[in-house]
Amino acid sequence: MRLIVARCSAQYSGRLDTFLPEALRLLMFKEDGSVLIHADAGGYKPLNWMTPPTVIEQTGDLPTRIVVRKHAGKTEDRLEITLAEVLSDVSHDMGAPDSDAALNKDGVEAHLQELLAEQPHHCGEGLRLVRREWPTDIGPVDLMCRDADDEWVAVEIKRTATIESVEQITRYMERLKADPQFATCRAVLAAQSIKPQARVLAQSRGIACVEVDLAVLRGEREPELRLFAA
Amino acid sequence: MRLIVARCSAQYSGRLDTFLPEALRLLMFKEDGSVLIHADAGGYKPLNWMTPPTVIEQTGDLPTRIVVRKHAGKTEDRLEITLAEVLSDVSHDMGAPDSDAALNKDGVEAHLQELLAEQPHHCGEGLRLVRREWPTDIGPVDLMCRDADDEWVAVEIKRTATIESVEQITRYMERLKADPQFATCRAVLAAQSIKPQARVLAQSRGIACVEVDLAVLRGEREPELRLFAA
DNA sequence: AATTGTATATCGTCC
DNA sequence: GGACGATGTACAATT
Repeated sequence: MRLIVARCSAQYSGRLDTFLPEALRLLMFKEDGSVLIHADAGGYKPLNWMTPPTVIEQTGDLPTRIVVRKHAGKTEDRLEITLAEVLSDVSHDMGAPDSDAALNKDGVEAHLQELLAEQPHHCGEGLRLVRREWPTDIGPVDLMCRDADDEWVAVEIKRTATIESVEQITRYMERLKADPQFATCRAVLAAQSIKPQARVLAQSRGIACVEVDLAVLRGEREPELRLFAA
Repeated sequence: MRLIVARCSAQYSGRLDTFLPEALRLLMFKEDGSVLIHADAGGYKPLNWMTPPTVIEQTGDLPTRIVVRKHAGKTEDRLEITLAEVLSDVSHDMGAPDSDAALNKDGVEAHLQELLAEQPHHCGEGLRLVRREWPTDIGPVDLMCRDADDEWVAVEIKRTATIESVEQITRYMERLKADPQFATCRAVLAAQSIKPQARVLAQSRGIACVEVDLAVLRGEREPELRLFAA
């Protein structure tokens, strides 16, 4: 990794065109060809960047101009950095790419779907799973189940359910009900948390809402204890 | 800005929980409280991060543990970094935050809307613009036009049109048609590119789809200096 | 503070 | 390789 602190300006052309006026910034060149220009504020996002694969050219002994190129489909993405003053320029050998260990996430939507597929009764009393990722031509329904009366139940799973989640399951229902066999199919929206407006909209469309608790699904916590939690 | 290259591990808990095993990484502490952990590969995105405002605590003379806290609504976001070996630890004074100049963009959706407002016939033969940002109580319609037969046409503009775009214009149409004068109003979805599923959904709802080309729109314009201007 | 809409979104996954 | 959905989306503008 090469880190340059420099007064610089930059021009990007690709999906759009940008111009970055001259100021003091951090330039980051990763081993895989990633290039990032960061200001000393503004959080997460670089001002400009290029994702790999890239080709990097440097003009001048002291770096005065750096051009980063990338083939993006038919067109070429291009980031041109002009350095007016270099305050620091250091490189660090950070080892082989595979020496880096991957980030381990817990609590994403996929986990929730796995757990609910194993315990569909949390989405509604007496539910049995028929299929995960039930295909429709506008995308898959997360869980397709049958209830105690053998009626179809479509379940949409979200970490956080919003109005958009209600729109999504509404679209699926629209699509499913084109087939007479699903004429009486019910809809369930299951999420760790459901926004108030989403709940209202779901209610008005006859879509059931279920809030589920990851810890309960995992059996790490008794459902009863939840009554006393916040 | 403080830059630390170190063998480190990290734990984040907040919207989800993550664990980052020990490896050599770059830690970036911006003046505004932003904290980023970058690997020497992987592009744009930090492995872990915290956006401002944050509170940063450091334990030990030589940094051995750094805890970044942030109040995110009711809960607290927390990033804990454990440093096993510090290879480099430098700070750079990059000047006042306002000394940084903002990025100037050209070619975003707003520009597309400007161009189509000037040349509405690209959204459909014989279209004349009546008003940009036609207000409804659920948000503005991008362009409101009339066609050769003096019928109303509502145009939604996107850089990339997705199913969500179809939902959006559908909501507007629903709202407009509550007023008898728009009973026969047609809908057009104009975008640089339209996703196949969006096209399917639009078709099934009687919404016309038009793909427009920014270069063509610009080519027909007078040679005017728009690049990088506001 | 909460909601909405855009993004050079980025990133995985599945077809 | 293209398309689609999730993301700690981030982020800005608006209510």
